[in-house]
Amino acid sequence: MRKELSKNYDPLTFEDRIYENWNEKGYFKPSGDKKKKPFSIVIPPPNVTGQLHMGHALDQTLQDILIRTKRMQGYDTLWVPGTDHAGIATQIKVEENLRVNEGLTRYDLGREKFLERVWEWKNMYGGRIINQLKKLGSSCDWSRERFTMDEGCSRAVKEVFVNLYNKGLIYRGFRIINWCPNCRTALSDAEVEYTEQAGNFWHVRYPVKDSSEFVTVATTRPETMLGDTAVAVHPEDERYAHLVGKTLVLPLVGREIPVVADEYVERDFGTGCVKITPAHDPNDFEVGKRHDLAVIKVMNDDGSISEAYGGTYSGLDRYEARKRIVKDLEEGGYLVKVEPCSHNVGTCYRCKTTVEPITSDQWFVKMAPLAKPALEAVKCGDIKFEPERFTKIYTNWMENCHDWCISRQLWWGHRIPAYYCDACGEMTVAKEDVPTCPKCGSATRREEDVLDTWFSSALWPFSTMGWPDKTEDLERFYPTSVLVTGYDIIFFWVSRMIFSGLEHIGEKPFSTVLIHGLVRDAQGRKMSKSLGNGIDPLKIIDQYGADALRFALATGNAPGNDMRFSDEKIESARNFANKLWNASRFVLMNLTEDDETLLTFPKESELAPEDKWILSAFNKLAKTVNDNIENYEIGIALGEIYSFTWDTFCDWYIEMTKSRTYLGDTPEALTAKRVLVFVLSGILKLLHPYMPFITEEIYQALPHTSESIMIADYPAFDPALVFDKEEDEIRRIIGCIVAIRQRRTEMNIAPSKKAKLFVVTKYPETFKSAGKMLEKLASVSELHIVDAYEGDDAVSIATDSGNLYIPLADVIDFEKERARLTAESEKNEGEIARLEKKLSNEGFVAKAPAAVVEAERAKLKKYLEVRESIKEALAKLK
RNA sequence: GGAAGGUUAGCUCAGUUGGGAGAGCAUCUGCCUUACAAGCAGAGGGUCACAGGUUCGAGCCCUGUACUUUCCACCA
Repeated sequence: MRKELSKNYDPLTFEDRIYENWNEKGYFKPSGDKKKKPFSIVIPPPNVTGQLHMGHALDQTLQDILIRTKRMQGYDTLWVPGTDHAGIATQIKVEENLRVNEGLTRYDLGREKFLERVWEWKNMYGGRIINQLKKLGSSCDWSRERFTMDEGCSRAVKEVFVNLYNKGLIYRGFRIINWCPNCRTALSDAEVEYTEQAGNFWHVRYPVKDSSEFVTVATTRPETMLGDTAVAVHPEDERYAHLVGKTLVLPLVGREIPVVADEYVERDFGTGCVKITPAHDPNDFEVGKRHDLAVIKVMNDDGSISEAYGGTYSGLDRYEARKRIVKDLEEGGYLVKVEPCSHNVGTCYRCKTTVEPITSDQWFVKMAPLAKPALEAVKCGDIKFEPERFTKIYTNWMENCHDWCISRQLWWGHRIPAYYCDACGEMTVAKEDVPTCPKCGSATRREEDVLDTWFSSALWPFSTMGWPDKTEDLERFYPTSVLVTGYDIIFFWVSRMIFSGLEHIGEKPFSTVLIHGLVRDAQGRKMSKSLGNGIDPLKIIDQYGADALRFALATGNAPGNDMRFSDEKIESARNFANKLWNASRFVLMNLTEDDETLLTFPKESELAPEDKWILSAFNKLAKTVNDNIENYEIGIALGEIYSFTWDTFCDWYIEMTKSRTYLGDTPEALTAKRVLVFVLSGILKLLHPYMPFITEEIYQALPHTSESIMIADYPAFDPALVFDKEEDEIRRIIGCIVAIRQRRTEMNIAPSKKAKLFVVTKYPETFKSAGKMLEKLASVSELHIVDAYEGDDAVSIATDSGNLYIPLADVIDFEKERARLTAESEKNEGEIARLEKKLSNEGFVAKAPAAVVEAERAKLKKYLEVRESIKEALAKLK
C-alpha cells in the first residue's frame, strides 16, 4: 500500500522535517558539477540581531524562487547567506539594554568592555534571524554563512580601505557633516531622512557698529547665531551695497562680524541678508571658505551648546537654548517678527533625532572617480535594473552624490586602520597593526572611529567569497547572477556594491538587480513598530504554513511595486495549497499499481483525447513558466501555475478521468492514472520553487524518480507533447458542457436530474469519444448523435460544434425559447458583422500580422457555425 | 524645485513586444456529486481617471490635464 496523505492539509506536520532533511542531504550546496553553468546570489544580509519581518520574507521568497528554479533547470547554484553587524542599529539596542537593566552607559563600561557586551548580544541573537530564514524554506548554503565582521570580511575591509587610501580615494578632512546628537556620530548624506515639520522663521535685527542702522536676518535655528561669523548680501543688491565691508555687532554675544558680499544669497528671498554660520550649515561653510571666515562650533556632540562661543548659554540643550535665545532677543528688542513656516528637517534614519550639520574631522571616500565606471556599467547595460525604471533613480544619485562620509564615532564596527603618532604628527594607514611610528619610532595611537556599516556591506558580493584571496568560489560564482532587494536600499547598498566591485575586482558584482517593493498592511500603510501594524511572518507561518506565506507574497505582485498583505490573501494562498493537497489525495487514492508501472509513459495510441489535451496544455504551461521566470515575472509565472492547477487540472481533467479511474484495473484506467501521475508530478515540479514544502511532501507520496523534488529536472517545453487536434476537440466538448450547464441552471433543472442529449454536428467523432464525459459532467443520461433532431419537445443549444437538443418537454416554455434564441442570434450577428467589417478592412488585412488575421478568421468561422446552429434551432421551434 | 510610479469590477490588484479586458475576495442562485464546503456548478458587475494625438487597430505608444503615492534636492 502506498503512503497516504493525511486527510487534512497541515503544513506544521511536515515543513520542519522536510527542511532538516534537505539540509542533511546537502542539497543547498552547489552541485560541484563543473559542466553545469553557475548561478549565484548573495543574500542582502539582515541585521544580525534583527527579527524577521515581512520585507525579509518577500526578499527571501523571491530569491529562493529564482535559486530553486535554476537549480532544477540544471545550473550549479549557490546562494550565500549571512548577516550584517548593523553598526548603529545594534549599538543602540545594546546601549538601550544596558541603560534599562543596569543604568549604565557605554562610557561607564569603556570601549573594550562594551564591545564584549555587543559580541555577547550578537552571539545570543545572531542565530535567531538565521533560524527564521530557514523557516521560510530558504535554500541557502549554510556552510558558507558569513558575517560582515567575521575574520574574512574584516580582512576584506582593511584591504579595501588601504587600497583606496593609497590611491587617494579615501581621505581625512575637516568638513561639514551630518551629526546625530543622540547616536553621537557622523552620518552620511544617505542616512539622513528629511521630514516636513512645523517651525518658525525668526527675524532678527543685527545692529551695524557705531551706527543706528541694522540689518534683519531670518533663521529657523536661532541658536546657531551664536556661531555667526558674518552676514552676507548679494554683491549687486543696491539696498545693502553701502554696508558691505562694515561691521555688525552680534546680538547677545557682542562679537563683531563683517558684512560680506556673496552670490550665494538670493536677493528676492526674505530680507536679502543671510546670517553666516560656517560651523553649522553646509552652504555657510562654503561661503566662509570664500571669505576666510572663522568657524565657531557652538554645539557639543550631545547637542548641547558648547563653551566655544564664550557665553551664558553653554551647557544648555539645543532646544532649551533656542527658547532662551528667542526670549532674550525679544527682551533686547532684536526680534522683529516670528513667522510660522513648515520646513524640511533632517533626521537620523536610525533614531529619528534631528541631525545637526556640524564641522568635524572625518574620513571620506572620494566619489567622482568611483562613480564614473559605476555609471558606465549601468548605462551600457552590463548591469540591468529590473524593472528598468530604477536605472534612472540610480544614475541620478550616482551623478549627484557627494563624497561619502565613512567614519562613525561608534564602537561597534570595523575600526579604521589608521595610526597617529603624536610625537611627530605622522599618520600611517596599514592592514597590519602599527604599534610604533615608522617615521620616528614613537608609540602610535589607533584611530578611534569605526567605518560606516555600509562600507562593509558594499564588499559583500566578493568578501563572502573569500576575497582578497583568489578562491574557487570567487572564480566560479563572481559576478553573481542577480541581486534581489527593495528599492529602499538602492543608494545605501546597491550603488556602493557596484562601484566597489568594479574598483576592487575589476568586474561588476551582479548582472541583474531585481527590485521589489515594500510589503504594506491591509490599509496600504507602511508596516512600522511605532504604528504597531507590523505582521509577523512567523505567526503567519504558524497559522498557515510557510508555503502559503510564500504564495501570498509572490502571487499577483509585479516587480518594483509595493503590495498589501491581508488576511484574504493568505487565506486564498492556504486554500490553494489545500486544493493541491486534496487533488493529490484523489490521484493517490486511485493508484493500485507499482511505481514502475505508473511511471511508464503511455504509448501515444493509448492516450484518450482528453489525455492529449491536458498534456498539451501542461506543455504550454511549462513553456510559459520558464519564459516568465527568465524575465523575472515571478507573479505571472505563479499565476499561470495556479490557474492551470485549479481550473484546468482539478476542475476539468480530474473530473474527466473519473469515468475511467472508476473502472478499476482496466487498460483505460491505467492510462488515465499514468497521465494523472505525470501531470501532477509536473505541476509539483513547476510549483516547487514557490511552495517547496507541500510539493516535496506530495512528491514523496507519489511514484517518483528523483530522491527529492528539489533536485528533480524542471519541466520544459517538449515538442513531443503538442496535440493541437485534441486540444481543439476537447475545447469543443468543454464548450458544450458549459453551455448545457448554463441552460440547465437557467431553467432550474436539478443537477441530479439526468436528461438525454441529441447532437447534430459536423464533428461526430469528437462527440463519440466524449460520451462518458458528457454523462458525468453535463448530467447526460444517453447521448445520441443524429443527422437531424426530429422531435419538437427539446431545449436547443446552439454551439460552434453543432446543435444540442435536450428533450425536457415538461419544463420548456417555447415562447421563452424563441425569445432567447432570437436574442442569441442578434448577439451572434453582431459579432459576425464586427469581424466581417474588420476582415474587409484593407488596412487591417494588409498591415496586421498574418497570425492575427488568421485568428480573426477562425473566430469568424466559429460565429458562422453558431449562426447555422441557431438557424436550425429556430426552424425547429416553428 | 526635479524625478519616478499609480488611477482597470464593490475591495485588493494582474494585464510580458499594441490585435476587443482577467484573478482573488465580496455579492446573487443552485448543489453535502464517494479529493476538497478552505469545496463544486452557474450568474451579475468595468466609457480601463479625463482630453487630444499616432495607428487598420490603444488599457498598453505620444502630448496635455486632474487627483494620488514615493524618492531626490532645498532659500537662510
